[in-house]
Amino acid sequence: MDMTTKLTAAAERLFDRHGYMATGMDRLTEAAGMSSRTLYKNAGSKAALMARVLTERDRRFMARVEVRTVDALFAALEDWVRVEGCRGCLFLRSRAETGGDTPEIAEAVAAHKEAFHRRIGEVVATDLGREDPALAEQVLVLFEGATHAAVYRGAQTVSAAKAAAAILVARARS
Amino acid sequence: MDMTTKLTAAAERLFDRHGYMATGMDRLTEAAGMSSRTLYKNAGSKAALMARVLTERDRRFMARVEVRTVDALFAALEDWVRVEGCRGCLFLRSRAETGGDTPEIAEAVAAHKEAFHRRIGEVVATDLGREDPALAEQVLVLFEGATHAAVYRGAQTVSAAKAAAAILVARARS
DNA sequence: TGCAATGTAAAACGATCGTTTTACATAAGT
DNA sequence: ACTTATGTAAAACGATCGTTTTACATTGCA
Repeated sequence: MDMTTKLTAAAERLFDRHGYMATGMDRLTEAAGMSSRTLYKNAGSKAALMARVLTERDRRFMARVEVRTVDALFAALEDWVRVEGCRGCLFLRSRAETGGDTPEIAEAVAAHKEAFHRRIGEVVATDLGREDPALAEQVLVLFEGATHAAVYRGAQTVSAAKAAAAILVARARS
Repeated sequence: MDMTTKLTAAAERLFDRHGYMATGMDRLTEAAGMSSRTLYKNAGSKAALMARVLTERDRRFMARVEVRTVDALFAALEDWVRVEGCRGCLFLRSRAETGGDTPEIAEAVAAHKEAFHRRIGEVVATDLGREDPALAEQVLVLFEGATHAAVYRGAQTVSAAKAAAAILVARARS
């Protein structure tokens, strides 16, 4: 495991658990097991590190939602929260924490959310056999809602969203 | 307008727009138009101020969702985002920013989310004529999802959630 | 008139922030 | 054997953090 991977993984963990602003660089160097000199040589800055964390997380997330049905989409979310926990969307949280004023972060978030939105549209279209932007928007809302409600309601929100989506898709099909 | 009200209002605005951690006390004193001495005499600490902001916001929010139907619930959310904007849920954001490690904040968030969950259950029960916890969970997910998806998709997510909820309620009724 | 109360302005507190630098060790490549 | 790369440990940078304090002004009530 090279230094880049180790650093990115440690940073994602700390930023996700304690927040971006609340995580100091000293804690980061300790968790990554490297000196601050090496850290900065590798990451450039704290904001750039966060941007890289988000890009890597986007890669991992988007790989998990490469599915053909809406049902599989929420099954993927069930897996995701089982593996990653329920702390809300790190992308939206990063943007909110920085007020959208850190360009590198804001861009990574925008890119992810655009890709996510496009993917939902594709999944709905594949599942339904035709495009349905209105249904796609509802599925997106359910997905986002399950993610955030899970913070205080637990993983049951994902099955609730899955069931709701199934009803909406069935209705759109007939 | 007394000092307490002015301070709480200014704090809510800054915390909401720029984040809790990113907002310094100097910016707060300037926005509230008072010296730091008066501010601390009034608020005690930054965390206590945030807790007060959340309590006040809970009061304002809960007053807006004193409704009898699921449809009116999402109409209330439409009003809310028109007035307050789309920056996600300040309660979840505060908790995430502090990693849940600030008791005063964590408690205010927990209290709000519990009250919110109970209210959704009441609205669904009133609208449906009977309790339906599963439907209530779905409505909660749609509400939370509309709130957070609106950050990058705009207020249209609220009408999408409203339409989806109407379908789910109609189905539960028959 | 004089005493509290309540406010401001501003300096100071120690701590911590993100970042850079200095000084030194190790290991690989020619 | 000498250079280059890559790392550590630790001090230092100036800035900013949340908070307290000092010194002084204003106001309302006895």
